[in-house]
Amino acid sequence: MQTASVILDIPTQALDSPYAYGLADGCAADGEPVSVGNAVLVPLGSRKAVGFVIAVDRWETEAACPVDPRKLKGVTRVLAGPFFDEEGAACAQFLADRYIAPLSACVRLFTPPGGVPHLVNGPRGQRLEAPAVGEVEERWAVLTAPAEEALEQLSKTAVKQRQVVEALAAAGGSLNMGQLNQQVGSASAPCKALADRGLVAVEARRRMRGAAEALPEGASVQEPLPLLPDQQNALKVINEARAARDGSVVVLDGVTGSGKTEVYLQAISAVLAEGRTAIVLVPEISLTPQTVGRFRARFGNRVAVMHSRMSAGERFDQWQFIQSGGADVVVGARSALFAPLANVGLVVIDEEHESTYKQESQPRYRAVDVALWMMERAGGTVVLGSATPSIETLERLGRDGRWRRAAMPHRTNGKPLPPIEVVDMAREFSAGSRSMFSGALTCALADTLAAGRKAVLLLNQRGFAKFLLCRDCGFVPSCPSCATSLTYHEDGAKLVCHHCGYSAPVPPKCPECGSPYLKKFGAGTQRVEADLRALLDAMPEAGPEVPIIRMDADTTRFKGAHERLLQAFGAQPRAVLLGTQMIAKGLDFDDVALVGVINADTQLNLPDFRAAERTFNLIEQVAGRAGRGDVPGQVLVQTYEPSSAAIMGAARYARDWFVAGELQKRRLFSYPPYVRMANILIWGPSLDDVKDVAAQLHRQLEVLIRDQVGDSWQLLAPVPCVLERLRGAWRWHIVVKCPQGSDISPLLLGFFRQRKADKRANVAVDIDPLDLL
DNA sequence: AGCACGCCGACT
DNA sequence: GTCGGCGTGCTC
Repeated sequence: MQTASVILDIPTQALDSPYAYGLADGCAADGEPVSVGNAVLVPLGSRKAVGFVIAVDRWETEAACPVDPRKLKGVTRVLAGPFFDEEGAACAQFLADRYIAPLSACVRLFTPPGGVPHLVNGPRGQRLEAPAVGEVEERWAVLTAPAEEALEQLSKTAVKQRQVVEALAAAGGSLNMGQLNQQVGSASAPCKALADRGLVAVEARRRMRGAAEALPEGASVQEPLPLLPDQQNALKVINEARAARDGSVVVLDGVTGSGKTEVYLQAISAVLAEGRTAIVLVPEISLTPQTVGRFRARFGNRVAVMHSRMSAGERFDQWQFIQSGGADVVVGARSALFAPLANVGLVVIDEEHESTYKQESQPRYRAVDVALWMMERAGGTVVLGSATPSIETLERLGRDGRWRRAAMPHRTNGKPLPPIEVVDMAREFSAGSRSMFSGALTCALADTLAAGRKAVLLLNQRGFAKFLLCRDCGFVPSCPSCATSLTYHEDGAKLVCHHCGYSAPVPPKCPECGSPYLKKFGAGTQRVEADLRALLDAMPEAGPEVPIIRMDADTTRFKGAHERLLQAFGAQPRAVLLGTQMIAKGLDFDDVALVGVINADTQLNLPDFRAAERTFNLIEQVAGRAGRGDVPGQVLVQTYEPSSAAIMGAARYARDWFVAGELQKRRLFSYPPYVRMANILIWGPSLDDVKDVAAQLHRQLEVLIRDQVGDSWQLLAPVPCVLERLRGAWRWHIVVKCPQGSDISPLLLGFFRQRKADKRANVAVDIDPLDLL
């Protein structure tokens, strides 16, 4: 006998395990063969449900079947697919187990964008509804006879028909009706007349949405560029790792402008030459037409693109294009890992340290870890590229023999990195300045604009949590046991550590220097833009005609806005680009002479163990925007903490020094990479209920950890999240830490799989969280 | 999730 | 006597 193991497409904890359904001769009741990856319709109690097949099993005897055969029902029919194979099913299971996520959510990563058939409750019971997104067609006119022959047959007066034939001939024999209409005006009547004569055929063809960015048919493919010694070495290291065929990892540690992309391209060429395929992950923000264009220029139209800013239709078409075997290379955001690309032998993750590679909804996976799992099983290779590899990556390089490093410390243009100057804002303040632009930055701006060049100003906005800062000495109250800064709470004027729960009243004056100027911190881009406008208008070197281009979440919300703003900036001889994090990368203008970081501290003072690392990375990245061309660059970093390791290290490009110190801190306070963490989030509409559920969970986990693993694991007390109120819900969390070599998932998985949901509050587990906000 | 089954109050 | 309230438990 045969059964199909089906994951129901119903997002409920109670239904989140495979259900077995009988098969007759490997087929559903409709006679269609059932295989792994198919979407199927199955009976469920008194109703029907849609599910995905994750396994097809054959049992020698009825007794061997783990489900009572009398309870087995059959698969009703096959709806669509298959969307994935056994390897995809194994990956979904891996994601569910490692990230303690619903299997149904993990399986859905592999289904086509736009969805699968689903059931809706109609007037006469459940009705099957097709996905909202599907294929689209367009009409094409095709010349069926040689153009000269056709023209001979047409009368002199048939002007429009002659035009149509000429246009089609010029286009190589066929055109879609849209283009034809554009070239000759309304073409439908002449086309019909030509069709009646048998000279032209009008046919429906599949239309690929978003195909405008593709290379024109037959366009020549760009040859590989000659490699510099650093690049040659990096390629050699990658090829050695590939030869091992064991999931080896290469960390491409290259400064901005060192030519990492060309190394990726040539590594991919080598993989393709072996008949395998490649996936390239790029941070969402740098997935621009230019980025994709570099891959298309080299590999032609066998490059597929997948990211969230594409329309559902475009994504659907790209997905199908990949599944049909049309693509060898997929460039995309983290979810591109699950594209239906066969025989993947290389995964490149560019800017590996970026936070976009962690999914912030279930399943909360880390793309880097998933890629490692995939390539280890496939005998492929993972390349992690970054100018600032993550601390975890650097630590792993030091202890895992399968991880190799390829350093690329030189820019391809031979230009040195621009010097970084630190401006002490506390000193500015005590000297009487109340502006957010220091004297040094104001002067540098004036000089830059007077010289007819561009400036980039970074406003570090990721500081939404309020904290206290002494404007005289830069002191920020921090937790005695967690080394993260304390968060300011309006109600009761308290300072709270959101990691361990430590709480203290707001001090009336700075505990460090006694100054009364202890201020709450947090500012928006619009305010800064207004202040900057006033500053520029008052400058004799600048004035009102120097444009300020603001780039933040607001101004880039619309499709294409990002590119338009950058173009506007590029077109000006002198201009100021003011923006948030998003301007730190992918910005490549030769004539940017000045980069200013307005507030390097906001992020540094988030109650977050990665705060220093993120600040360091941001400064290094944005500094790389200056002095790319012949114009020498200058970088100014405004800070209240000039002596913090992140700022000092970044200013001197002293990464090894910064990382060594940071690792020491991480070890001392038990943070990754020296521990594995799980963040258990509890949220709901009632504070009392949330607290109650959290306390109950904590008690149960305490017993579990004591009995199962002993005191090598740490369980922290339930505390409010830094963002305690979010979208109407109260949020608390519990942090669990286990030693580096242990796996944190199995124990928690067992616990949460058997725990039944509590109506009072929701619970979710975040394994290897990026932050604890 | 969604639907049976089931055990108590107010109605034709 | 029965209609219907929603609390509990199950779905291969």
